[in-house]
Amino acid sequence: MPASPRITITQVAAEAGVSTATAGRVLGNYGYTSDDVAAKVQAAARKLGYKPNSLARSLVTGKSHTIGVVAADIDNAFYARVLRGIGDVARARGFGVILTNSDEDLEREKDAVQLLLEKRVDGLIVAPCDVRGSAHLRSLIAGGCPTVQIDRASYDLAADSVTVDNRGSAREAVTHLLKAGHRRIAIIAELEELHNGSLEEFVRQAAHFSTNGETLYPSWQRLQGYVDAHRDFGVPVDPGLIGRVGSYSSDAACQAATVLLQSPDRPTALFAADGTMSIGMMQAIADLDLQIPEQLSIICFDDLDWMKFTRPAITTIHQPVHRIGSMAAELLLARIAGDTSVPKHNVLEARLQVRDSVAPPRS
Amino acid sequence: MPASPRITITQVAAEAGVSTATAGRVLGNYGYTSDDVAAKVQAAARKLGYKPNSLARSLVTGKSHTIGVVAADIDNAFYARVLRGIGDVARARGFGVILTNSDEDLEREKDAVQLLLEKRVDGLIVAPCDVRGSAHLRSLIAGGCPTVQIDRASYDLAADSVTVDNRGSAREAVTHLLKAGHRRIAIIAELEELHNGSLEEFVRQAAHFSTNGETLYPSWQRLQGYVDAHRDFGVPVDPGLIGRVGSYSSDAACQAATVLLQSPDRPTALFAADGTMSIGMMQAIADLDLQIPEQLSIICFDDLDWMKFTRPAITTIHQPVHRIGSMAAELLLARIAGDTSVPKHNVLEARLQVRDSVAPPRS
DNA sequence: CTGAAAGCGCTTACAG
DNA sequence: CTGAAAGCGCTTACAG
Repeated sequence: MPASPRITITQVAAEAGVSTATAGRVLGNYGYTSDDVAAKVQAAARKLGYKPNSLARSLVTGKSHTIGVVAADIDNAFYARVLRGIGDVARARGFGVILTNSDEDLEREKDAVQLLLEKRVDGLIVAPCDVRGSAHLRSLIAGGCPTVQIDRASYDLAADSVTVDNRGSAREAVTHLLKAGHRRIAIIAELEELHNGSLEEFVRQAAHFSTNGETLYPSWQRLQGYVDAHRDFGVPVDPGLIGRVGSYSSDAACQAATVLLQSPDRPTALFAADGTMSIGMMQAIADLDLQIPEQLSIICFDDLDWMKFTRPAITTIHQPVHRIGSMAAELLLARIAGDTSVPKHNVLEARLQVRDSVAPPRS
Repeated sequence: MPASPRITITQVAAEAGVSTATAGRVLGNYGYTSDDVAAKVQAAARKLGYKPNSLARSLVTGKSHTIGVVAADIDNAFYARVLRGIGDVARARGFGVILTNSDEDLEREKDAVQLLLEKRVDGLIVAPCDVRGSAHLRSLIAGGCPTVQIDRASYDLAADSVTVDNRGSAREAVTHLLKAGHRRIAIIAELEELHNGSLEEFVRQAAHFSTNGETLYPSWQRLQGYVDAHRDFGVPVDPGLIGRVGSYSSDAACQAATVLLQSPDRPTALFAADGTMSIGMMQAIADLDLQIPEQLSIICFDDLDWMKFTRPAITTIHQPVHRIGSMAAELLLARIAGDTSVPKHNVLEARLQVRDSVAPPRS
């Protein structure tokens, strides 16, 4: 059985005995129509089972009522929640959401943007792979496509952004460990693609960088916060305590954590810079059968479901993830609606959620 | 600065000095063109920065190269992974994915389907709220829209489905507990909306139901497996051990688990019927400070990241979640491409992942 | 292989 | 308030 023939506005108009223009006005809810004509058209539409074709409408109006999202990886609690926030706002406003994944790959990101542009989305929410302002995003924005960056942002792109205060919250978390008396605190973080010289150099200069300037990748910002806290306490940073995983992989994080935890001068605390790093860290801790917090204190950036009932409950940094998505969508819809004010860079606060995984180091 | 004026095929044709039909043929990659004309057109397109408008193309071809997804809740590891599977296949085949959430609400599901239809998706992947074949899905399918059901399925809908062997894997898991010597095994499950009479009656008759017949909601199927295993071992089912949460909420699951675990004749094992129930269960166990597996053995349906490194590591049922999504997308694309064979109901195997959270009951 | 014409299903000025 | 006509940006027969 073939698809039932689609009913068009023309057929409804014929059935109702009016012109297509008039039928369009009542069905599309624009222009003026008298009540009785409207009723006739609606009756005809119902009778025939008319469904509007938004492709045709979009073609003429130039508005698709659709927003495009380029997530890094939807199979990740962070993006899943962001997308929830985006979806909630979009639904409330009658917008559709087209989803793509970049997998942190610039070519895929380009392809994704290209796909979304061809589908004529009204605007884009993107977690850019490259935070130094890739040319394709620049030309996208120059071309007038409303764009909101999430999670990370290139500040020299003329586009809004919604991010989290990575540096400040990491600083707070590490401060919490320092206050508890820890002096050998390891950090395990992605730290991929450094373009400002060596890691050692970065550490030496991190405290002097402006938050929104030299480095805009979350894991580097979190390392900045780690350095800031040490500086506040006059504790020198031991580069040997920086577990630079190099990729966004829990297995790689597990390896890096294992190396750190087996070193002769073992750290007494470990700070995992995001959810994926946390998973790797937890695996390493389980493999080595370390007791928390007796042998090791831990704090995780990114509050995952299980962290609150693991025993001991894990101290975390709680990001307003749903809000990232909903705010990005709201900003984008405002731009689509014609807001042309200067780009806004929204930095949301994250909250330290103190729980039992931190104790003073064993003397 | 307004959006840069969009370049159309007409302008490219003019620039190249050919007709729009010819320009369309090379740009749209259909029909025949000579190499030198193709080169001229491509040069003109590149020079002007031509981007195809897929809305116009879809309007005339009747194909949008887009699939619609109605997930229950993207902010849920299960759907996030399913969507990953869908997205991977879609990207490989050049399809876009429009995402909506139903939140298990029939009205939202209808709205979502409506939105997707207006955007003229070529097909739909849906986790139906109501498994008894809602009228709106029935008419959708009768209208010829290719549709694949996931996670649960109405078998009297003429649409493919991809689900998991819930009953069989639950039976295997509970058998594992029975073999370990447990005789008081509680189950905590959603079990919403029963239409076959009372819970007691269901339990009495569950073993006689065909797997794919009377009940098609995952949590009920998992309860069936629980009953099956008891029957296999000649162990009567105590309805007092069935924690019927009534909604898909971890807080509610926590409450139900707490009640079960505080009862005078406490179960020695607890089977959580999905990820959300597992989270509630774990919270209850933490609150009551029970030792696993000394005081309680547990098995979770749904393998979440953390279950493997929690100590003790938790025995789980591992569902091929990504595969659910990719298979659903492949099936759908085949239908879109014209496969008109009878609907297929694919039931994927889930695998018991034995880990340390099960031990014999304390005597 | 190429072009002139028609048309996909709507909306938008423009008359009336 | 309503209708005839044109047009959104493409693709599709149909001639040549």
